[in-house]
Amino acid sequence: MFERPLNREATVADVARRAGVGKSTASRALGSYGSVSSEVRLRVLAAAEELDYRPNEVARSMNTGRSRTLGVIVSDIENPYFSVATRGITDAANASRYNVILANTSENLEAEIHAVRVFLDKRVDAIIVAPSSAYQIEHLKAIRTSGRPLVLLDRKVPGLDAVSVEVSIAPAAHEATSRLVELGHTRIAYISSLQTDGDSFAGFPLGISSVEDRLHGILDALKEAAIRPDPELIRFKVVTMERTAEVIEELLGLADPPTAILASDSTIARDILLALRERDVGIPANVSVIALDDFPWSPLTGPPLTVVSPPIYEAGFAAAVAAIDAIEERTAKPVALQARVIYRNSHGPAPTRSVG
Amino acid sequence: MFERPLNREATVADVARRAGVGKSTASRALGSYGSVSSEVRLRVLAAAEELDYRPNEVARSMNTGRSRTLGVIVSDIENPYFSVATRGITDAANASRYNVILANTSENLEAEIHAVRVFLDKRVDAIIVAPSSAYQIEHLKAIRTSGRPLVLLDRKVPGLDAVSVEVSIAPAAHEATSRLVELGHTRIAYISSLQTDGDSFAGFPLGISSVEDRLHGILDALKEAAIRPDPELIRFKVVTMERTAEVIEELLGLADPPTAILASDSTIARDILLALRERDVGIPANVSVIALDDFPWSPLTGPPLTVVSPPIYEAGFAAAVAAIDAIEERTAKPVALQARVIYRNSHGPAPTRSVG
DNA sequence: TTGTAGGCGTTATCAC
DNA sequence: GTGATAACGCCTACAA
Repeated sequence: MFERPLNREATVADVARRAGVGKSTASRALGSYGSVSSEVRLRVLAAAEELDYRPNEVARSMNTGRSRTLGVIVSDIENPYFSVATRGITDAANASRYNVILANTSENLEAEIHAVRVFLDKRVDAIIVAPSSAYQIEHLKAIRTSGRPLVLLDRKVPGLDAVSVEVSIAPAAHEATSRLVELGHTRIAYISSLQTDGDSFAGFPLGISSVEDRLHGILDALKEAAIRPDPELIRFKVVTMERTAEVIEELLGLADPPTAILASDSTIARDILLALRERDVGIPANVSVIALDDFPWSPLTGPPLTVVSPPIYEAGFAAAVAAIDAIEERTAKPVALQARVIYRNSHGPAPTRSVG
Repeated sequence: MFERPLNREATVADVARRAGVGKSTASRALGSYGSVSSEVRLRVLAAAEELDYRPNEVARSMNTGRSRTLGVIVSDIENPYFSVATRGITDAANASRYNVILANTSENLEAEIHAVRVFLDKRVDAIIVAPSSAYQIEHLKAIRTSGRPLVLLDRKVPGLDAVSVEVSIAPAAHEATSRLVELGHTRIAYISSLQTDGDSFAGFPLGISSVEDRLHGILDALKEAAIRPDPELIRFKVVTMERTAEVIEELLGLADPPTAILASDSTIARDILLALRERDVGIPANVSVIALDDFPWSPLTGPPLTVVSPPIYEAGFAAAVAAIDAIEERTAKPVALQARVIYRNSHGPAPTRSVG
């Protein structure tokens, strides 16, 4: 059924022969560089048309060393955060006639290292990655030593020669937290899927900028309200639905349980909502929920979710623009992206406590 | 900042020189084919290690004619349907050491044609596409004449030499419709984003299998219940949020408005829910809603959405497996995929009519 | 088992 | 303005 027919594709040599010119002349006419007499150009173009000539991009890449391809490494394209960012990346890439090659890592460092190696072997022109670790970065350094631009999506890694496209979440996270405090909440939990590694500060991890950013926003708001943050309420490495359910169970079982929960991303938010619903915990009657991430269905959850909405599409777009600018040796101007709070109905006044 | 260093990557020739052997011997040792004495193999491998040699996949592609790359063309990676399918594709591709290159078309035929051309120029080994039209298929035929396998995701196109990975929706659509009928619904609307073109049957388009499939399930169920389908309640080409709102407005304004609405996919479902909520139409009190598609947030909408859930990840996975089997000239066994109904709370008894 | 000599299709160099 | 000719890095006869 799928036997490969032997009719070879036409090459420059074929076109040249048919047009009665030399190979290099044909190549010049087709590639529109160097100088060709307009008469010859027309003849070559006509021959190409007749033979249905299409340049072999692989051969072209081999010779130029460029592939017009961007390698994109995300943890999971199913996650709306990354699918939206990827759409931004492909749209920007497309506009500059670049292509996008995709790899999922499932937040697995080994997979990320592998993806980098494969992309480098395939001679992508640049790599855009949302790195899973801020500490194991030899493979990322290898990208730079190979001479290719590296763009970090959403996370900044210190000591790495790379462009970072960051969305500032802190101000919006601060605003959302302050709003909760205004509504009487003093026990505010934060649940994150982040795989922490490396140093920590007052029990909280440090190093991956987007986390610091979210946390700083939250902690600053608490500090301003003279609320001492309780390490018990800050949970990292919550990666599965089961783990989320456990954490919710633990939090609700606390002597002084949280009255509000902040979710680091949309997947965590979903699992939290699921766990709360299973336990018939009223939202926002018993506990307020705010997601520090947005997704297409957030207006339609029950109840409609209050979110901190980061401009992810724009971040992806900017990342690809930065990558392409670097490839083509233009100096890019960094864009400043800010998340904003969208108030809906999943947050409300803190419930009055049964025990004073 | 991004100056390209001049330290060339090591090539087979470099490795050969360092190991003190010929180019082809080194090549054999590295590629583990042909015969090499184990002593020489070790020497070559050591040299490669020392030089940090990595094969140039572009050069390899150039003379094998294969790129170990799958081209994937979807309308929008932001759509959970396609992001989940793409995850399935990349997972299957990865397992066989293939890569995935991605293009979005926004349901635009021109963009699809362009993507096919670019992928062919880049010498992908196969193309997986959810085609936007069942009639304009010259570009798809070009894939086959180029000698590359073509796999159609979710849609079957008659007269095209391609493998189709289909999910049978009809039985589940039939079941869901019958359930609505049991609950007293006789006015059941179907809203689809599909860009119809070509022939139609009794006012309904034909040719794109997945649509036929959904429609047949619905129409058969109505027929069994002796309910005459009303063309007024079947709407195609509903592609924007604004258009969805208009259609909802029109439907609700009908003399005999629908008491249940079937949404063809999750995006339409979202827009329908949004439009109904804006008009304060109670779900399912005033109108039942069922989506003929699933997505991660369906259990958490307000109210939790009753859906026809197709195994999309599996469909994507199967599509990539089929593509790779065809590339490697294995005969693939087609997989039968079935959607199933997940009953939740967005459907209920038909409201009693004010006017008999 | 090993090495030499092409060839893949393009772009780049340099005489003419 | 044009056309041989040589790269790019790999694989693969074929010969030794």
